[in-house]
Amino acid sequence: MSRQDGSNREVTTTPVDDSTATILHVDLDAFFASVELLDHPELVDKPVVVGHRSGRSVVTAANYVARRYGVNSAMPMALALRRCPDAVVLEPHMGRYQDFSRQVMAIFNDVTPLVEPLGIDEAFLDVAGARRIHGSPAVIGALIRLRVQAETGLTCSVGAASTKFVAKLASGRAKPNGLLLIPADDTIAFLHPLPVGALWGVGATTEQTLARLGLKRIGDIANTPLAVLQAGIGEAAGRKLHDLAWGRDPRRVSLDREEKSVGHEVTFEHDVTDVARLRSEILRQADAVAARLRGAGLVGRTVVLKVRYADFSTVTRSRTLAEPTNVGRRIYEEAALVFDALAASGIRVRLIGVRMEQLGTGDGAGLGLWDPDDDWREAELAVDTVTARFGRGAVKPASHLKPDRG
DNA sequence: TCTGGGGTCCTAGGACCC
DNA sequence: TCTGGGGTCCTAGGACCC
Repeated sequence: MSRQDGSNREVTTTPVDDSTATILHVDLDAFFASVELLDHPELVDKPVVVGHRSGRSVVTAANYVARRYGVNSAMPMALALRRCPDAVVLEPHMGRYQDFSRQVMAIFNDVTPLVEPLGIDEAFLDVAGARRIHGSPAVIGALIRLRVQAETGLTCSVGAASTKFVAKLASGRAKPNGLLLIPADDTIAFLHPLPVGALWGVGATTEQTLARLGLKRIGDIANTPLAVLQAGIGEAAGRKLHDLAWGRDPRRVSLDREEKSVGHEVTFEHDVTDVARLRSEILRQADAVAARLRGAGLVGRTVVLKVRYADFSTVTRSRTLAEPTNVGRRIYEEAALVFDALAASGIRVRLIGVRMEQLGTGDGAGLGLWDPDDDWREAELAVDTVTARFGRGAVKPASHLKPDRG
């Protein structure tokens, strides 16, 4: 193993055979917080968290100073501020993060066309074919780290291994601002001492289940009969963890995966009991989901309504249509139908969401799947919303929105 | 402490068909 | 009369990830 720490000093001096570690996982360090610090350099030594200060928000990102206080992403903001009262809370700027993300992904694509983004701030790279041009995986990893830092001011961590999940594990161990390479021959020695929670797919619940089975480290999982594992945590999960514990992960780096669902949801600042208000939120979300489907050239066949009650219990209700759709009204009708059934006896709602599943490509026009007037209607709706907010003069005629599909 | 919003994948039961 | 097994679709819930 070879580790390169933040000061770019090689920790091991013996040459490492990195020819087998052709999958890189690159992960930006404390991404949102780091971008904010570029804009607020005076805060670099202070604890900084990104998120909304308001009631029910959670921490979206925390810099490493804040993490020393036990603050982490996904933690309720209220708790974070209790642990670290002096933390500076910065509102997120998603557009700015997208810009940086595009820049960084462009650097990856310069190195190899085989880039699989995993969300906004990380990606897998298959560099097997890039070695002739750019050098060994370790060299490529170092090159990427230098370029990202030079061109964006952000630091990232790189894991290199022969499989995706070991590469991801390695980048996590390299953080922050490091590089860790695991040659194929060292995979088992690297994996087995790690806690089971390090495995991809093992969260708090599975970790507890495994602990009850006496399994604390990845090596314990490897040495447990597959059938025992499957009886404990399920057939698929057992199979998967057993494979991972032996370093088996056949997944290739794939360019683009097709979307399986599109949805929106919102948590209200205060629980809502007003059914009319909830219905209008469902309408807004149905329209937004429909617009995204049309933008992607997709239709969906299953409408899912999600409701989280004041006590945090959550239910979903779904309906599968005879014909797929990307029409906001249609989605709303189905969602409202199941909502009315839930709301019949009065409810206190914390969160409401609308999602479309069973997506397909929408060559729907001639089949009655897509009403060409629908874009119009929703464009007008959007204009109404804007005019309501800003007054008539604020809006240009909507003719440029006229759909040209069909 | 009190839990966001975007998703993916798995399980399990029931309906229905062969 | 009671009883099969496999496959697919639908629905609901939950774990998990970033």
